Amino acid sequence: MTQTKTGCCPPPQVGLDLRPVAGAEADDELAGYCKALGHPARVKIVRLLIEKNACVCGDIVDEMPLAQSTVSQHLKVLKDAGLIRGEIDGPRVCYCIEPQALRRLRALVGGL
Amino acid sequence: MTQTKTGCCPPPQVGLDLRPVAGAEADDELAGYCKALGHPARVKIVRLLIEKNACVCGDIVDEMPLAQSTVSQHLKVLKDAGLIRGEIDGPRVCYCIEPQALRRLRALVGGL
DNA sequence: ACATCCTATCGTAGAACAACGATGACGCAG
DNA sequence: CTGCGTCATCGTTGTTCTACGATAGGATGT
Repeated sequence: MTQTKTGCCPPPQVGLDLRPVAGAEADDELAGYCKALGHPARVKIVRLLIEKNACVCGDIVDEMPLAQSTVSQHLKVLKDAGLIRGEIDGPRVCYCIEPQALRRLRALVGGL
Repeated sequence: MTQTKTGCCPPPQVGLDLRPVAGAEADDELAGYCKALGHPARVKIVRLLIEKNACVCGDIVDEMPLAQSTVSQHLKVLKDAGLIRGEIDGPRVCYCIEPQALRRLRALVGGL
């Protein structure tokens, strides 16, 4: 328990997703998620956000052997893919996982 | 039942995979699989191979709106990633899913 | 041996990616 | 208002991806 600085990450929000896990649309969806996760740095970022439950952008940069601008780009890729969310919290930005997207991804992979 | 031309795809082979689903190595592994699946055409190919259980390379080309050489490249990407296998069957090539890789992928995604 | 079919590979051109440093935008403390 | 810390964006460079046509390789059938 590392004092999880809650402050942005959303409520559980368990809304069942009834969309199909196969078909052309699902293919694009799965490919989109996979493309976003198709880089070790981004997988690591996702894991970091899951572990720490919440966010802290600057801390992510400290954990990665990459320049701040590069990390910021990876974060953008993940955000555009819908896998994470970023909320402005004063001078810094709080990133967190989008749980629905993660569930959806698991469903899509499970549907293979 | 489309007369699944069995001829290459391996036996079930259910060997439990005990490797960890987290850590730097797992990150690379997951990123590798995801990168391979990070294109709609390749997702579709994987699905085709699963549906038809087996293979038939030329038939894949017919199902895709892409040139033969392009499909062949996508197949190579999937094969290099370890997601599929190709066996020479007379004049043609028989592709099929690598079930262990698929299970491993599900485990890795589930481990997120 | 030869022609034929199926697939892989080569070569190429344009788009997208990955990484960085530099710069800009924004909120906050003084 | 000014300066500072935090993060995003810009501009650049080198690499990789995606797609195609053309060509080569290998097996089959005649």
